[in-house]
Amino acid sequence: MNYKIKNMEDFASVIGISRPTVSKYFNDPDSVKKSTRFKIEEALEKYEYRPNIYAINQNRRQTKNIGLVVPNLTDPFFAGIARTIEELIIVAGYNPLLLSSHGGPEQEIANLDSLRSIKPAGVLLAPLGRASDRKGVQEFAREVPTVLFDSNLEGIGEAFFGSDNTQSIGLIVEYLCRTGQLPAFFEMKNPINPNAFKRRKAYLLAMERLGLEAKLIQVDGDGWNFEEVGFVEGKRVLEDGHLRTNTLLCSNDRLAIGVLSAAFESGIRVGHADDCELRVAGHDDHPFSRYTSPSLTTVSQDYEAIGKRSVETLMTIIDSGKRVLKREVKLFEGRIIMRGSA
Amino acid sequence: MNYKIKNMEDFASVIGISRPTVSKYFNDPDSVKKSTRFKIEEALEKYEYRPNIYAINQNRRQTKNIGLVVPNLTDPFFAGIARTIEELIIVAGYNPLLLSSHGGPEQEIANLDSLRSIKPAGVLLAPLGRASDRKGVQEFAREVPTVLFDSNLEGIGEAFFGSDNTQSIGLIVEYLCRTGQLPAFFEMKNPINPNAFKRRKAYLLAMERLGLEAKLIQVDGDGWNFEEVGFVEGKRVLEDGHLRTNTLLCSNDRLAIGVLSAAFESGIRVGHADDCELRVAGHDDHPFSRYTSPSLTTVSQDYEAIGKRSVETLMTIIDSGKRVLKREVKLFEGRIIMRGSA
DNA sequence: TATATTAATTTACTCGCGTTAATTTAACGT
DNA sequence: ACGTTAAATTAACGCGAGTAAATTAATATA
Repeated sequence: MNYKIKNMEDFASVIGISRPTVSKYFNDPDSVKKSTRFKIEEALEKYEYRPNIYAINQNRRQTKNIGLVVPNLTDPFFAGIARTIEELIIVAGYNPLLLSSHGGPEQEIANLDSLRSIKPAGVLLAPLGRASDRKGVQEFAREVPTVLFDSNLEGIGEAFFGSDNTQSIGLIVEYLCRTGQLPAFFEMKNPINPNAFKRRKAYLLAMERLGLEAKLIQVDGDGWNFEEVGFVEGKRVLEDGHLRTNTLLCSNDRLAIGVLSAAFESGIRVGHADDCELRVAGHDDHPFSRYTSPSLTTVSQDYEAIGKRSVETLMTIIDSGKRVLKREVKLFEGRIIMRGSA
Repeated sequence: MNYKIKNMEDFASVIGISRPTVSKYFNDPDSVKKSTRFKIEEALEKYEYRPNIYAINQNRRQTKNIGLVVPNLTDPFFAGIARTIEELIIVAGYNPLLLSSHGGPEQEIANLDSLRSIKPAGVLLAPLGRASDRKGVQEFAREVPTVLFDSNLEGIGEAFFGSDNTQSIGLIVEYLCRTGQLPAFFEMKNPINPNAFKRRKAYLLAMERLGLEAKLIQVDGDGWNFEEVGFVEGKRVLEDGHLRTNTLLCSNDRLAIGVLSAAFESGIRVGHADDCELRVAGHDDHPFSRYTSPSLTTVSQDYEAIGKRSVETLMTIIDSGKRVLKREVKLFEGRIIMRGSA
């Protein structure tokens, strides 16, 4: 074992077989005779050799790379999803490449560009949504098999899997209406995060369906610092006295976390108990929503299912080598998470 | 522009210059005459061509890749640092490759392994710390220039930049002692996160220096779900009545967030006001610590400086082509962030 | 057992670019 | 106009594999 193995040639020769056979082995261990497979694996333990990744992909029709792009890794919600999907990609025998768009469309396109040069077999993209550079994404999706998740860009990509905001918001609206005063919808006037508009519409629809009066509280603020917006604007809203209800449904948990913080500082007791003056609910079941004070009532998205289905679909497309005939769209239902805040 | 450009050869020929010149351009735009540089860049806009990334790296001495490994991307604290450092790497003209060890030493080694095959020019590693597979990391660091940050592995890598836990914990201990009852140190018995032991020692040292009696509250629990541990064990500690002080200094903000949540549920008022029964402080200035109820008093690490210094050092090593003579270690001071909880 | 099939392996060529040495061409200063 | 230097070109090789086509070995069929 004093012999230093530099490449597949060397490796093959110490075993006593030809390089292409070794190459075949690495692309599919079952494609070689059992006896040679055994010999290779034996040598593999003895000599520790790994094919050069650049050389591998140089002349290959398809790489084993899968791009995974999320809007913002700094958001624990997306960090969690990314982690789940990463795992699924690995299990499927592919190599995930995780990129974050940091909340901006330029970065999103830059990510796709850098994925392009990596020639991925496919891409799982959670787009920014409304903020996305639609044309840019579309162009990319035409070049490489792309499955969207979390947020839909109508007509782009091979499929979309996400949450049924109408159902999930409907669920919590119904719950709030049934158990107390009518919920006002707390959101940013110009939200840049995915699904925000969908949720607004879902809220309006739900209230209409129940024959109740909707009320939107649309606050200023931009960027992704939702907690800050929830805090600053929440405080303003809570203190100016114009609020005609004691129930706030926030567009997402991060806003709700800010609102809870504002309520606390203003000395307003939050919860569904009799001695409370305010109810606050969110959406997403953010990792921290369990630990707010009080803990946040929210609705969780079925990210196990969304991730699983997205990966499966992409794999099918990759394996078949064909694009999909009909773009599939499936929305998964949310589940209400009853906690202390509402 | 009907002509489809496949490779550098094609691209060079449509401009009317030779391929090696184009190659030179891509490796350093200033290494070619101004006029030809202009011609190339003109064509670049017109024809959109990008060198094949695999071919580029195939036969190059050094890639432009920099590995960036953090313990756990799901932890917003590390997500934030990663984002900062990523940016610095890009500005330096390199290509960051972000990987998360998901809290486990096997994954950490797997990450280094996968970086190896990418042949990075250098690596910035925030190791798991005590949990790390020391030998594995050391072996890697001998092969590729590696700078450690956040958590030190004695003697491994070209340099280490992190926070001065002794100073930062000392700061908050002194503050707490000066403004109220003596702080007990709330931590996990067997913490797996980096720096936990350093902080325990720092606490003991600080109390000793002040001539005061230290008290460690070491709770059960494992894994990275610190909020949960803080919540469950915090509740137990708060309710069993053995606590002889009203002040808890938590080993990190995530534990503190859990404790705050427990205190709220137990109806214990937290803060430094007269009507409060408990003070809680943390460490790290976690992104959410501003929005807890009450907002969390903590100490922030200087991650701008740590990131900047780490990247600079790595770049110097890469540019010089030599390893460092003497392993540099520099600890940056923390800053106390006074908020509502203590 | 000879022959037809099929599976496994090898031969030979390809991929796109880095790199180097030897020339050729262009730019610059006197 | 000439020598000098800088820049670009030509030509060739190398990198570490993938892959199609050809050959050889194994297996099945008659």
